[in-house]
Amino acid sequence: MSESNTGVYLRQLYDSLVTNLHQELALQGYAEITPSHGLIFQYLDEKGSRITSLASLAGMTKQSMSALVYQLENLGYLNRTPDPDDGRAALFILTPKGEQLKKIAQKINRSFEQRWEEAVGVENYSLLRELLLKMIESGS
Amino acid sequence: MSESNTGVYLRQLYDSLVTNLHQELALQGYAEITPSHGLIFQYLDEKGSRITSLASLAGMTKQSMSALVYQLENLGYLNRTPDPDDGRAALFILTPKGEQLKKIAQKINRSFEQRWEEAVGVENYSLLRELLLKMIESGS
DNA sequence: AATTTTAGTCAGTTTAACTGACCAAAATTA
DNA sequence: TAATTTTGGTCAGTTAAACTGACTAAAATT
Repeated sequence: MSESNTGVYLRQLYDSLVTNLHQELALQGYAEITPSHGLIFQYLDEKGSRITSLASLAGMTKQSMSALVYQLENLGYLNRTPDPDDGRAALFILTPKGEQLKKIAQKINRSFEQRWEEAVGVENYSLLRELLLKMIESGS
Repeated sequence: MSESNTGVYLRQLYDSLVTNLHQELALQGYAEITPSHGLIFQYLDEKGSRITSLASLAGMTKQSMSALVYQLENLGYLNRTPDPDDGRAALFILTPKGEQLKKIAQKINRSFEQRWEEAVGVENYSLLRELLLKMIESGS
């Protein structure tokens, strides 16, 4: 029921960004990375994150986040270490391979966004981002 | 890997719209309607649509679209009639119940969007929609 | 008339979410 | 300090929504 025009626009643009990213990643040998892994790269703290905190940031259950994290760990993008301050918890950080992937993904997205920026002009694009942010803030 | 800032904005806004819509729909007795049904309401032609054409508009397989259409038919939102011009095909149109749902959904989304409009101002909101459209068009 | 394409279904699979039940460590309370 | 509750995480099973492959029958093409 995406019946709002603006909603359709938002979805269409977001889809094209994600599709582009994963097409490019696949070309560069990262076919194993799926859209749902993205949230982890987005929210992972430099100093290490717990599954629970990632789950809550990403708005999903800890079980689901646990599965995602496990996949990235097994693929060599994440490193798990026990939390020194809490015997129940584990901390995850990016491996060098993970850092590299993050950089590549950012590069791909930046160059994709550049097309958008060119389509509307630099000024307008920066304004657009401000407006989107205001809209997000209006709902909290 | 939603590593573009703008991408994060787009997703966040779209998610909030969809979440709001289905929360409101559920309150009004339409809990059986899921986000994936939305594409059908969006693309369904006044004069009737075929599964194949809906599938291609929505960018999914005919098998998947067939399942969605079957659900809405069973729930009484869609009517299936044989295509008079093609013995293989069926045409789907909204039932009165389907029309009503569509109207309700539009209303819910319009009032949700109004908050966005208020957050940035009418002028800006209209500009924003223009910019988004230009960005979409830049990718085709 | 024979062949190929198209509309749609059936059957089975995959992915990414979910819930519920559980364990062990930590924090809180009596 | 002992007992209880909360918290971090896993295991097991389920669900939703997509997918592929194989198929039928009607239509279009050769």
